[in-house]
Amino acid sequence: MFVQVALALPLRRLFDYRLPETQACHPGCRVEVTFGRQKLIGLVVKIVEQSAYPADKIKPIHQVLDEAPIYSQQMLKTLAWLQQYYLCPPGEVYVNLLPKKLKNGAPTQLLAEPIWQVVDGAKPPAGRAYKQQALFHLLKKLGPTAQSLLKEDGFSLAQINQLADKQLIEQNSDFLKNKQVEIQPSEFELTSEQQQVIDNIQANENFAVHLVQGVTGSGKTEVYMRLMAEALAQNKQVLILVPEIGLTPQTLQRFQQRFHCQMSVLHSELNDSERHNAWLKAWLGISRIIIGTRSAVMVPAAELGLIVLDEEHDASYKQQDGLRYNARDVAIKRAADQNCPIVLGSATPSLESLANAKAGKFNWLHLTKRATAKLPPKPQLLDIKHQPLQVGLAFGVVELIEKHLAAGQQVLVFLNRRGYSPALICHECGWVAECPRCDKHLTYHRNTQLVNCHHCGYYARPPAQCAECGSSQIVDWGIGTEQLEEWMQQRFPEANPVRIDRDSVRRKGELENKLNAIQAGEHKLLIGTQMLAKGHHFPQLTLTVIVNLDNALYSTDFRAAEKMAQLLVQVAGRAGRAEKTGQVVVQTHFPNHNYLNTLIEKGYTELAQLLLKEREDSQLPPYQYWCILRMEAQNQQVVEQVSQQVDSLFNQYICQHYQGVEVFANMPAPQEKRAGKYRQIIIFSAKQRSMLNAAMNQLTASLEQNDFAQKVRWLFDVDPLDLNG
DNA sequence: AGCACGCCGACT
DNA sequence: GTCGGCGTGCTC
Repeated sequence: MFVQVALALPLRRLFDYRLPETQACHPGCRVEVTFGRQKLIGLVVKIVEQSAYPADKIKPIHQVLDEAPIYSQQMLKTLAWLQQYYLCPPGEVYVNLLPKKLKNGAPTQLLAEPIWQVVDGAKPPAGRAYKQQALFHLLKKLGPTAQSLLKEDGFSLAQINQLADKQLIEQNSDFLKNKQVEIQPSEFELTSEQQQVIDNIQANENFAVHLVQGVTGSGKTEVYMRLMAEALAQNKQVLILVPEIGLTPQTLQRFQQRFHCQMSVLHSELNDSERHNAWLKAWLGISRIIIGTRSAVMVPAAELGLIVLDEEHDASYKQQDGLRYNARDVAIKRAADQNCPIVLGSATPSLESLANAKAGKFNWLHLTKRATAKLPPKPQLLDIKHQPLQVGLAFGVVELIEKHLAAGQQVLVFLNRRGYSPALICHECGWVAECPRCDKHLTYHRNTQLVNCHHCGYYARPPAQCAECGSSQIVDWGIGTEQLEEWMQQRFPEANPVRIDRDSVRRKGELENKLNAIQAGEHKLLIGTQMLAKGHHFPQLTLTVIVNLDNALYSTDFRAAEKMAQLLVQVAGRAGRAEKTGQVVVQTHFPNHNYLNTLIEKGYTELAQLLLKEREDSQLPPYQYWCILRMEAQNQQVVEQVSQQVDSLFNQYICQHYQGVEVFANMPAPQEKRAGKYRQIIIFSAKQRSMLNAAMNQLTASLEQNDFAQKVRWLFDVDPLDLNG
């Protein structure tokens, strides 16, 4: 008997080892094996009677690390699908999805972690220790809570320890064994619309994909919680997926107050021990609720009874390196394999999901009314053709900002370009300073006094002279958030402008601090990029200015219009969520553009129908499935030559066996030269997903055997969201 | 991915 | 004469 082991290597095959005589070994167990002259940890995928490998070269398993499999038969099936669908090496799914400690061979045991509870009869701490007071009250409300969760709630170890020193809180070591869920009653009454959606979803407890399209503020979270309560009451685990962890602290506290039970929170900012415990608690069935970003989708919670995936259109569900999976699609597959319902929520569903909903594959449900606030304001288009602009703003817009600030309200100015100015150009000859590794223009950042490439991270001192003509007349061109902020500081100092972008909130906790300060009204004027569009809501905000959306109207990226519409709806949803009405102003050179007018006059769904029609007419996704083969090498000629060879290999030997699969394009990657390497992509397309996948599996097998393919690094991007990466 | 082997340039 | 650069090749 032999075991086939997946190892964390970029090799698309399993490795055969001899079954140990003394130890039991099952599929799904981790094993330690000798590989060449190194020792590696892998996962047993299969046990077979015969091996195709020469018997004398097969080594024995060095050690079996798990008595019981880490992955159930069912999980192994889902993982096999994942590997085959995304055309990646087996180690990528079987080994690399495990938390690091397990990958390194740690036992499947929880690391000690304190569970805190309020001491019976203790009084809240006196004095100015506000955080400690907040922690005390929260803990009193929640009952016994794991330390890691309190940290997710925004409390530091110091605050916890100080309360413990004052003997106001104590550890409860028995709580880990407690898998009970205590469900608190909701403080909200459901609207009839919410009730209908819930009834509709609960009518079928088997696998089904429910697409809940609800306007911002329509109470999607309350719908999720009612569904969760039902699943938890039936002793099931619940998986909640969110795009970014910035959203969770508030949502998490709502969940904690509603559901008194163990929870796992999984995201990229955890350290190895935290991730290890969160993963194991889900695996052991201790955590009844698992909240996480993309990577949480494959956590093997055995008793999974419901998956909720919020903001389903969000691009961060797609991993852009290594195993390029889309957590939305994987979540649907998991729900299918687990035979449980999955709820996709969004105010602005992706065109992919809308196409599925229209085709009847998804159950399409709507929440059209806002539960509390007024409907989002209708954006106004402001024609800026021939208008003089100051830092990109029309005169009337600056006046409008002034008016809202004077009324003591908050204003958000949205600009999707960070840095001081997006380009440095030579005043004499028009030369543009470019990144030496990417051929992309460099953005000037004034606070660091450096030019920075936003594609590869390259940075340097700004050029003193033009590289073409030697002139020292280098001028900056265009407006970034940094410059906008500087100008606003001058113009509206009393509004205490604050900038929120990737540069200004680089350090951990900085975003949260700034958001809190905004909530508290310390800043009246907010300047931000994409970051500010998501999730957060500002009750005092009454004016939102969108400086520029025009690039999206005439972009080479066929998804640009879709993304623009989603962004505009989200940004508009930020304004006037409480009692105040909001105003949204969009500056544009194309006030008559069909996309903008359809979106504003008829709404997102109408525009989506229009965009879907266009996609269908030009045979683009979602009406055509795409798979990109991406190749990379140090040498430009090599990649080009290899891509030609792959192209003809496919056209000569493969395509005739797979009907409708064709090469859609074979071209240099949009950023052909990036970080010093040359990249080429081949886009394969087909009407049928299964046909495309079969053809790509065949191509993979051929590439594995062909010498020419070894000259480049190659990998697949299945269902790509863009051509970059 | 590692880690070997292997074949050519600047150093004690 | 050796140390070390990274080009190829192999791993059950």
